[in-house]
Amino acid sequence: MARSGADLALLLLSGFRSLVDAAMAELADRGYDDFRPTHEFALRAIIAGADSASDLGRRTAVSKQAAAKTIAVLVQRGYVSSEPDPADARRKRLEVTPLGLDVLREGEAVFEELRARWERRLGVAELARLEADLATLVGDDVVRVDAPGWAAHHPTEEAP
Amino acid sequence: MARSGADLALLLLSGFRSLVDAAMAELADRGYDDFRPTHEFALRAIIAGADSASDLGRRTAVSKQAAAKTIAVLVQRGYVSSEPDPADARRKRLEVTPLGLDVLREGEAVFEELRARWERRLGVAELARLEADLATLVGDDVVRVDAPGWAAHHPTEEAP
DNA sequence: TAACAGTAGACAACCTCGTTGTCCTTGTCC
DNA sequence: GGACAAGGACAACGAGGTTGTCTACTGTTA
Repeated sequence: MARSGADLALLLLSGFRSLVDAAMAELADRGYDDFRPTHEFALRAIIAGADSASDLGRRTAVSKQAAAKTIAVLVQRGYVSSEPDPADARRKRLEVTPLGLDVLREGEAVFEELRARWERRLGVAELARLEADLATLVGDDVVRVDAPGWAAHHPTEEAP
Repeated sequence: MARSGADLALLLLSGFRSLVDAAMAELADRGYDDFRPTHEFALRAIIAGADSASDLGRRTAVSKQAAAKTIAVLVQRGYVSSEPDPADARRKRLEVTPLGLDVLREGEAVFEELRARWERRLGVAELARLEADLATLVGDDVVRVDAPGWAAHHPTEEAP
């Protein structure tokens, strides 16, 4: 097949995009409008223990200001609550609300469904193999999202 | 291994990013500073026949204004020339300059080298298999980049 | 205990890449 | 000719980041 290196990159990108676009669309259908991957990962990070803006920034490899902006959105939509920390007046403690847990659960289900779809097309063993290979190549630091802008996607059409 | 669907997405993203980041860094080392994937793909599209801004926009699934901006950069750096079309006064004909061809060639080499590195780590057959699987999943419309913002990446550190 | 360095958060300005919306010029087709 | 489409330029704006600066609080240290 002799694909080129650039094609390989494109392949990876396309895979990611098709997964994420589908997930976002499905979530929108379920009523969680305009929910971005960034939000999902922020929620995850908060659950995992990032209970302040600065902390979230560190964990998601982003400036604390950027994290604060994300948090502002999540709070405004009711996915996260932010109350002053009684023990440290500088901080505001972040907590994921029940609604936040809902959207996270739904998101998980959506991704699972998408993965299952791929599994049907490729076979269980083959998909597992693909994942294992990718993990080998990428190393195990997949957790770091580390890519400002990676979630930007504003599907629109020009001049209908 | 039982990875989740979201992890799969992350895996794909990480793969893409690690490839592209490395490629950009290497190109910068070779003297093509601040060359973005967008530029690479714009050049490719122009070579492939997109000889006007609107045309480029259509081919790269981006508004003609965005395409025009990209072109402005490419022209300013000497990678693309833009002359009025004698046959149609509305158009400006785009052409990739020798310098543009250079950078494209270099880019190709860099990606090839990166792919070879992965090949060494995974084995020739296994990488081919991975590519084939991805191609199956993604379909054959990989050509469409179709992701505004997908190339945004501004590596920076907060407060050293 | 008083000074001081570091952390949290807020605000403002700015960048990049993309988007609309609008306008003008030029071709094309009936 | 006249309606309409297409190409391009300009301006305004939005999303998601960044830096820089400022204030309030904490914990440590002399």
